[in-house]
Amino acid sequence: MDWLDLPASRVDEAARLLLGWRLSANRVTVRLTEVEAYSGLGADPASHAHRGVTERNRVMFGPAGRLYVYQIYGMHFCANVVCGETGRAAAVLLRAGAVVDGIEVARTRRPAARRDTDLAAGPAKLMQVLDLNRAANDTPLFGDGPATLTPPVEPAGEVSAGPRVGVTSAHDVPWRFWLTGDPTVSAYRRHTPRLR
DNA sequence: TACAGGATGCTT
DNA sequence: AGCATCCTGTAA
Repeated sequence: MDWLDLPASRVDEAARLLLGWRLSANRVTVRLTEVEAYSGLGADPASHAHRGVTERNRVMFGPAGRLYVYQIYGMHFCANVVCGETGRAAAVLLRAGAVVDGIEVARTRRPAARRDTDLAAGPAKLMQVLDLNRAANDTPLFGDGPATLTPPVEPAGEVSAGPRVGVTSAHDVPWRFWLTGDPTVSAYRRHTPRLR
């Protein structure tokens, strides 16, 4: 089953399936290596959508296959792939990727990156590398939007799971997924953490 | 390698 | 006030 067809109640499975997909924008392509699932509704207080529709999060309630972009700490942007049926909030935060095309352009956009594996090793870094910002909010990933999502070229490999980053609540829910051992994933996430 | 602190603006 | 972050400096 394709992640596009999964209901919001299975956004964690959609997140898993998104690993290995390729996101292209502005002449750079990234292979997704780390993602996090977020759902709306009372079960997930860590989600932007858990208190219902607001001006910021309304895209999360829309149709699957579009981008939900938000600004964080006043200067960074992060992107989610909207999942689930229309009317139910679900999205997958794109936390990290490996630059597989346009690496020269990517380096000029992220001069602070010491190694190529650092270029998109973080949700806001990934956006910088792809040169995407709030203008990409609510745009389609399969069509005429600024960013395009394409299926994996090779099998995704082994997947690890653990608690989400930076969320103080729901720390017991292992809704972060990453490609096991991938160098673009931070060291402390490389091995399956114990779920305390 | 690890941690502390600053930059900066929108959301609640 | 707090935030689904990143970068730089300092210390070990």
